[in-house]
Amino acid sequence: MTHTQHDYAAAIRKQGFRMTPQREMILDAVCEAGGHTTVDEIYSRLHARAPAVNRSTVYRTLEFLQEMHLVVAAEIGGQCVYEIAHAQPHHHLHCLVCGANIEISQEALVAAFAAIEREHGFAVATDHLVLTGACRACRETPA
Amino acid sequence: MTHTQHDYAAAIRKQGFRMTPQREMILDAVCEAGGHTTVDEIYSRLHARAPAVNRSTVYRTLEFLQEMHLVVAAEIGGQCVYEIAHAQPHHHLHCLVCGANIEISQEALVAAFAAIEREHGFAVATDHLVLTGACRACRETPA
DNA sequence: ATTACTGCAAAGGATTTGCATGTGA
DNA sequence: TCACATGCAAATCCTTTGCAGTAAT
Repeated sequence: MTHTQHDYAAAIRKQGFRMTPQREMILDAVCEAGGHTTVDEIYSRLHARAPAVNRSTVYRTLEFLQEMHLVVAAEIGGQCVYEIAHAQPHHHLHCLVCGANIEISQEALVAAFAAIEREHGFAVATDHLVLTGACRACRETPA
Repeated sequence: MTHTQHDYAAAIRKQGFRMTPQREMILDAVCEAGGHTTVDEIYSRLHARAPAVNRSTVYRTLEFLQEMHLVVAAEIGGQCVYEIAHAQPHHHLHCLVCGANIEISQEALVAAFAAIEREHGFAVATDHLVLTGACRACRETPA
C-alpha cells in the first residue's frame, strides 16, 4: 500500500517538478517508519527494495521534499530526523529509556508559549519540538 | 580574571583527573562567551591566546568537561553549542531574526510539563531546551 | 524535445583515533 | 614516578557537489 490519499505526485507537479520512482520510494519509506526516521533508516529500507538507489539521492530528495513541504526535519540528540509533514504543528515526547516516540498536539504547550510571550515579548515559533524524558510504561516498570 | 569562584580545578581533581592549562583556558573561553558557544568560537579564542593548542584537544576537553558536569551541550539549528553548567535547569529563546539568545528559567515551562505528565504519564526531563522564534526587538522593528 | 533528476565518484568538512611525547600530582 | 593529557597526523564519518547520462513531462 502506498500513500495515495495525499497524492504527493500532484503536489510535486503542481510546483513544477517531477515525480520519480525514487521520490515515491523515499516518501513510502518515511511513511512506513511511522514517526521519526533517520537518513540511514530510509536508505536501508530503500536499498533493500532498490539496491541501485544512491545515498546522495536520499539526501537530495529529503531536502527537496522539505522544500515541497511534504516532509519536515527535526533534531533528536544531535541526529537529524524526518517525518511526513502534518497539517497542524505538533510535538514529540521521546522516551530515553525505551526509545518510544509519542506525538502530542500543540495545545499542551500553547499556554506556556503564551506565558513566554507575555513575560519576554518573545514569539515562539517552534512547531516541532522534541521533549525527552520517561514514558508511562518505563516509569511503572522500574529497571 | 578567571572563573575561580567555582574552583573547577578542585571539582576535576576530586573525580581523580588533572587540571591542565588547556582545560583551564577552555573553561575560560566558555565562560567568557557568556551564553552558548561553538567549538569554532572556543578554538578561535584559545588559538589567539595559545596558538599551539590543538583542535582535537578542544573536542576531547569539551567531552571531558561534560562528563565532569562542568559544561553542558545543546543543539541550535544543527549546531552543537556549549555552556557552563548551571545549578538549575533553564532554557533558551533563540531569535531567528537577530540571533539573540535569551535565557529563561524553568518556571515558564513547569506548568506545561506538569500538564504533559497529567495527560500522557510522561515525565519530561528536558533541562536545556531551545525555543526558536522572534524576540521583542525584532517584532517591533519590521524589516 | 526539454530540462529535471539520478548515479557515480570525488571533494569537503567536521570529528575521532593511535601513538609518541610531555606533564601534573 | 607514572598514569593522565596533549599534539600531531592520519583515519573516519557524514554530507555535498560536478558532471555526464537517463527519464519524466
